[in-house]
Amino acid sequence: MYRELREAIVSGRFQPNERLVEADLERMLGAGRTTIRAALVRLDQEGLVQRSPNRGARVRLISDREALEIEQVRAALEQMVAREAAYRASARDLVDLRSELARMRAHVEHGDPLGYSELNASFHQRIWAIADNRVATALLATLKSQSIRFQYRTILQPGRPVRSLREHEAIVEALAAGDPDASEAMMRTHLAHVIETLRAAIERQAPAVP
Amino acid sequence: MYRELREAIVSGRFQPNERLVEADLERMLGAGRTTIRAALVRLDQEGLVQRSPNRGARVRLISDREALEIEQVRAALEQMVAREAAYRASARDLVDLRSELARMRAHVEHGDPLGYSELNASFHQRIWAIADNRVATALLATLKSQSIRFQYRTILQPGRPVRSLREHEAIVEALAAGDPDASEAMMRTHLAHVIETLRAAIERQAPAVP
DNA sequence: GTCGCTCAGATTGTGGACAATTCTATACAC
DNA sequence: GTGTATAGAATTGTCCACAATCTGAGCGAC
Repeated sequence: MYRELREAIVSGRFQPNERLVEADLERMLGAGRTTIRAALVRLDQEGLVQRSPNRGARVRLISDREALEIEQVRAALEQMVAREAAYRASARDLVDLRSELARMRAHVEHGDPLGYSELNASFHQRIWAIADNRVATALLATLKSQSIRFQYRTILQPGRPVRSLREHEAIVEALAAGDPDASEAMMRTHLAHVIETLRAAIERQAPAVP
Repeated sequence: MYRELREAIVSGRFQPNERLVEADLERMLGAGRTTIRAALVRLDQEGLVQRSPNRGARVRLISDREALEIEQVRAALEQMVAREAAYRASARDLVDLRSELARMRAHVEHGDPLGYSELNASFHQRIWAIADNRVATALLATLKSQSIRFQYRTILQPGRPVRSLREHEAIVEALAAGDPDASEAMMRTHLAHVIETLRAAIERQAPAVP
C-alpha cells in the first residue's frame, strides 16, 4: 500500500500540492482507511507528502529553493560515496561501469536525452553500490525521489548531455585509477555543473522578483 | 505523542533492541493504540525504531558498522555546510561562535568532557543555522539522534577534548576569514579525526573476530 | 534427548463507528 | 459591495472490537 501510493506520487500521477483525501484513496487503492493513514504518515516522514493537523495530506510541493538545497546535499553525499567507491571498486565493477558508459554514449549520439537521463540514474546507483554505505544509499534514494520533478530541467538544456557524458567518463577514469581524491574531485565538478545548470534554468524561468 | 516516544528512545529510557509492545506503551503514555501506532510508524521511517510485520516494534540497534557509516555521511554533510556557512556568516554569527568556543574551552580546562560534548553539539548546530540549508539540517539532526549512543566513545578518549577544541578553533578562524575552502577543509580534518577515534574505540572494544 | 505437533496466550493488523475539527455556502447587517 | 455569523457538509482523529498472526509451553514419537 505504501509502495503503491509512493509510486503514484513519484511517477507524477498526483500533481504537486494535490489534496490526498483519505476516503478517496480508500476507494482508489482498495484498502481500509487505517492502512492508507499509515502509508500517509510514512510518506510524510519521508518528505513526499505534507500533512497538517485536521487538514489532511497533500503531495508535497518542492520549491525551487528546496530543490537547490537537495541538490547540494546530494552533491556532498555523492562526493563522499565516489571517494569510498575508489577504494573498493573491483575489476568487475569497472567493466560494468564502462559498459554503462558506452550505452550512455549511444543515447547521447542518437540525441535521446530522456533515455540518457535514465541511464544516468542507474550509473550513479552503481557507484552507490560499490561504495557499500547503506546509510548514504538510503538517503540518496529518498533525495532523488523528492527532486524527481526537477531532473528534466538540467538534462534537457542544449549541450548538457554531451558535457555530462564527458564528466561521467572522467569519474570512471578516476575510479579505475583507484584515486580517491580524483574520484571525489571529478564527482564534485560534475555535480557543481548540475547545480549551476539547474540554478540557471530556475532563474530563467522565474526572472527577478521585485 | 511522537515527541514523547522519540524523547524516551533518544534519551535512553528504552534499551536498544527492547521490544515496544503497543499495549504497554498505551498504558505508559496514556494514549490510544492508534496514536501509539502512528508514532511507531514515524519512528520506523526515521530509523529510530525497527518494525517487522506481525512481530511488532523494537528500539533499533545501531551496529558498529552502521555507526561508522553514519559518521561518514555526517562528515560529508558537515563539510558542505561549513563551506556554505563561510559564505554567509555575519559578524554577529562570529561573535556567537567565539563565545561558544570560550565556554567549550572552560569545560576542557575544568576536565568536564560531558559538558564539553553538549556544547560541541550546539556549536555544530550553530553552523548549520548559519549555512541555512534546511534539508541538510534536518538530515544532520536525524543522523545525530540515531548515533547518540556512540558519542561518548569518542569524547571520553584521553586527550580527545583538547584536540577537538583546537580543531573547532581552526574551523572558526576559517569561517572568520570567509574562506569556504579552508572552512570545508578544517571541518573535514576535524571529522576525519572523530571517525578515526571512533573506529579505534570500536576495534579496541571488539578485537579481531576470527 | 531431540524433533515435530498442537494449542492457548499474547500481540499486531484492519475495518467500522463516533467525536472533533475544518471548510463551504448561505443569510444577514451595515 | 463587504464583512460577519452560522448551519451543515466534508474530513480528519481516535477508540474499540474482532480477525490474523506469532510465540512458547506441553506432549508424544522416535
